[in-house]
Amino acid sequence: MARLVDVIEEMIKQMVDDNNGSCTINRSQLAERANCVPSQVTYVLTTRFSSGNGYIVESRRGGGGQITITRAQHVTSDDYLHRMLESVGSDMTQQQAKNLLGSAVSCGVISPKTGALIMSVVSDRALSKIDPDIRSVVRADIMRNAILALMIS
Amino acid sequence: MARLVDVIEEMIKQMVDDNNGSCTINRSQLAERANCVPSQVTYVLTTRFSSGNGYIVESRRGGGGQITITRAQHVTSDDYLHRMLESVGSDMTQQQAKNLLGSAVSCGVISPKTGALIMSVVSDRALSKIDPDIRSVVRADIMRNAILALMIS
DNA sequence: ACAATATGAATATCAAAGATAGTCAAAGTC
DNA sequence: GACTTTGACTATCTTTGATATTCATATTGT
Repeated sequence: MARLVDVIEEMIKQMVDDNNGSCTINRSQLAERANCVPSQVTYVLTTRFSSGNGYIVESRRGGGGQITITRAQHVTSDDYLHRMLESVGSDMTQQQAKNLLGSAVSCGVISPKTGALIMSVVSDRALSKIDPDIRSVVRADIMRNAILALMIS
Repeated sequence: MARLVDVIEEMIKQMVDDNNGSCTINRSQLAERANCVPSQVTYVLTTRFSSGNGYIVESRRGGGGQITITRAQHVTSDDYLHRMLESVGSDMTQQQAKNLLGSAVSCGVISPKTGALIMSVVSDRALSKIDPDIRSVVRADIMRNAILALMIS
């Protein structure tokens, strides 16, 4: 008796594979196909398709709403980014971010401009309204998403 | 299942493109062509053709009333970024961010890569650990910082 | 003829209804 | 105890329609 999470995970991965690394779904429809409640799909997406797993998930609510799942490609030229991604732990201080980006810039993996851009969005200033207790955790989330975006585009 | 907003947005952009960056429409007629109520056109104009998106919309009521949509000539991209910055309110939804960045990309003010990068760091995914009550506010903070970084570098 | 008013023809506004997806906590399972 | 499943509630985006506002023009009163 396969678990629902596994069934749904497989369905999504199949669609991603069948469609050049990216697929767009309708949450309710997929839930119906899998015979479960819609929030179950959300659960699978957060536990199996997180940025830590190398996926980017985008969604949109409202009429015609949808969810798009994209797999980041790890080709050899992205090796540095890949290691960079893995080096992002569960949390990250502003200084750690600065070091990480500084290295990437000096290696020529990302441009100084891109480095400055990412630094600005993970700065304490940009994140000032976030509870300090979780700020470093959020910073790590943002950083992982940024690296993934660099890998994909 | 195409969304009405997307259909109308496309129709207007087509007309603007076909007519040297500016077009004049009759709201009721366009609504009829798109098979929707007139206020739907107004909705599209406010959500997709705001000044932050690089458009100027002028209208006149009464007999012979009409709406003119003009794509702003961004004298410099610094200028465009400035307007962009001003259009970021105290809070911003994911969809609003997407519209804003999409416009900037199509205007050539930022590259698709940069657009994707910024989108990823302000996505609901990246910000999932932030209390939903303040998420949109933090998103606006990050977006402003990103735009500022673009203006500087 | 002139000013004031009425009429009709547009667009703007706003709130309600509809359509999705997200959140969270409780219950279930292994 | 950690992971999964469920469902009620929330948030966001779209669509619709009733009402308000504005503008051009026709009509009316003097």
